[in-house]
Amino acid sequence: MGITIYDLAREAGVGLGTVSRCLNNHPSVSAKTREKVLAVAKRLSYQPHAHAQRLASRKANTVSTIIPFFTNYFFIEVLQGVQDKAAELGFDLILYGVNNPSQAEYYLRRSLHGGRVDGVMFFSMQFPESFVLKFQQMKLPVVIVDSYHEKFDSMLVKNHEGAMQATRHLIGLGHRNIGMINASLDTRPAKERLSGYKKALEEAQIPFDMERVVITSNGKQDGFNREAGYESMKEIIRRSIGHNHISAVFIASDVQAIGALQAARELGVRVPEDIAVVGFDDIELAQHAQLTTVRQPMHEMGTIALQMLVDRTKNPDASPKLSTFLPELVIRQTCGAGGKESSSALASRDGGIELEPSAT
Amino acid sequence: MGITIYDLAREAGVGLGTVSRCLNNHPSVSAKTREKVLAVAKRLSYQPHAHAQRLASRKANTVSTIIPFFTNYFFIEVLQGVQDKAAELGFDLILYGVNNPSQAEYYLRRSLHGGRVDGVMFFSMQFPESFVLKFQQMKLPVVIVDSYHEKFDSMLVKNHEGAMQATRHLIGLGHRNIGMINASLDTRPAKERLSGYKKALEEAQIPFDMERVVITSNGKQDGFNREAGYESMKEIIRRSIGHNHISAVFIASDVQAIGALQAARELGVRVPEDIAVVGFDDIELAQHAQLTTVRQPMHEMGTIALQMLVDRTKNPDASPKLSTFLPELVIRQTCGAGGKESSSALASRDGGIELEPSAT
DNA sequence: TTGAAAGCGCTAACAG
DNA sequence: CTGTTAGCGCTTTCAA
Repeated sequence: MGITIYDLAREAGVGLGTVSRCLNNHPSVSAKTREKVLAVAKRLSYQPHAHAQRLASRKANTVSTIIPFFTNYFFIEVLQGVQDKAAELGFDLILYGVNNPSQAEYYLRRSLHGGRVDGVMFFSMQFPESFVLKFQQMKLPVVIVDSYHEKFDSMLVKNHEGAMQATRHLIGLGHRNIGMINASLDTRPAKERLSGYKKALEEAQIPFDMERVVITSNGKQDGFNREAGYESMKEIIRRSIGHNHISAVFIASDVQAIGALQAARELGVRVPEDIAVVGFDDIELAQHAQLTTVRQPMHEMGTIALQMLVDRTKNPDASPKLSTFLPELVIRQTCGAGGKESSSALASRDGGIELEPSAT
Repeated sequence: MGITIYDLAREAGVGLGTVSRCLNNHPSVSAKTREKVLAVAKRLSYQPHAHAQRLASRKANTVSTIIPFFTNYFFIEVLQGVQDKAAELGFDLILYGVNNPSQAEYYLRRSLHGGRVDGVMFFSMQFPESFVLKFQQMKLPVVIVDSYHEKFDSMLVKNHEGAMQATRHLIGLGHRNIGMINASLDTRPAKERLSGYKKALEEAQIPFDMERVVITSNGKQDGFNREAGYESMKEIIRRSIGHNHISAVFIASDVQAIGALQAARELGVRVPEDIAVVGFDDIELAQHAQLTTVRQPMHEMGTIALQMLVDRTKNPDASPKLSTFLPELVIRQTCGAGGKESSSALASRDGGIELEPSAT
């Protein structure tokens, strides 16, 4: 079909190996030869055959991303970061969207296929135990984003701290009856955000009341979605009407908060006057909804995750790294503290904290 | 590194070719041999080396998608469809997100690389003329989604018709002063949606007034985004306050409509009482915002696009096909016609209309 | 510095 | 039905 290095070699009057060396700018070729070969390559508009390269070099230059697909805008923004970095480094990105756990395993297996990819990025799901040995044996790098496994590089956001900040902020604004809308406690973020919420209440000596936290996990979903937020807010408002008045809610994710805002609007409950709201994530929409929230540096998480993966390929035997991010409160209007628009919205990466949870 | 078919052959006591045949369930192997080989393969948990396969078979089993990255939820939903179909067919999806036109060309070039992919899916952008010959020469299939090029398979939504439906609906509701919020007229959808809007007015003998259409294209963006919708709505309301009262707007996309709704809310303008709103796309959010809109069958478009691409690989010399979709009005609340929730939301694919715009 | 040759792991054509 | 033999296009020793 296309032009091969044989053609180039013949045309340039040099050997096969020389052509290869020129193309990969290997040091040991004379400038003259290199130029000549490169000129020919350009003239014939040569394109290397990726699979042949990959077969011969045993490098795929490809990373697969296994993601609970598009459920949540959070992933899209992280993915954007991954994609940008991948482009910069010349990597290809294979997108595996999963709708249920068995699919995740299928894609894991697929990624394991010899030489298909240089590594796997696994998002927000519990990494299946049945695969850890396999990946270790194959020495195939794995980076787990927004979840954790001691045997692999992981990247986490300090949900507990973020939730504390959010709740403290509400407390600082004078609220004492603070509810929480959460997602399924089977997920790590939900668990941690709940604990941060509790902790902040405790600090302020406000008794924790399970009656004030509502979790709607509709069907097989984990609850991090708009509908769940919508329903939960209705429930919060219902409960609030009784004896148990609630003047503020901390909501475990922005998508849920968007739903919650909708519910409030429909019920004629004003935000922040009747009820103050703080979300979590800072997805693009949050800005527009003037949602006070806790910002996760999603784009940056994506770029760093890819970098971690690449680093790992170069250093397969180092012990697993844990990279953590400290989220940051972004104050907008729904909390009632009402900066027109905060610009100190940049979250910072945790400085030197690179734990090594276990030796490989 | 891993297990190869050599190992399987040795272990099973058969020849190389036989192993290959078993693995690819080629007809001519005895059931007995096949079983034996497959058993060994399973026992050694053999995984084929994708790149070797691809090199030898000259098939990549991979499709690249070149997308104006995540700017618009529309793409995500289409991509979801592509991804689902790809999974079904065992294809890998390479995701190339582009932020500017030169990047698109880079990825096009990259996709052209021998054997890397079986085809490319090019989204919503003008396919660069400088590449059409190259792709034709390489006989590398291209499917253009939400845009059009006579030399390649394309997939289009009938924007004109959709816009007519939207506008007619508003007219049917008694509105005569109907504005439009549009995006940059450099884009095909914007142009077509404008023409549909005009046409519907014309039908109803309402004079078209350019004063009633506002386009905000912020910077290099094409205007299909929330901010633009937000600004445009403010402008509409401003203009409406004068002599030129506007009681309804047709908005060229749902993301813009979301922004517009926001603007109305902030200015205390009630929707639909003070101003009725109809969008276009039916992204997931639309449902939640109770936005009356024109539904594009995004998921289905994705699956069909991938199918077209695969079909094309099997039939490279057929003339380019054009596949069109007829969008459908989904009536919710923002138009003031107020079904609680319409369930006739399914858009239908255009029946037999498969034009052949040019012979190859 | 360069050329030649040996694979990378697999498919597919060709004999048997 | 099955084994053998050539490649696929490239990288990478190993000599020269």
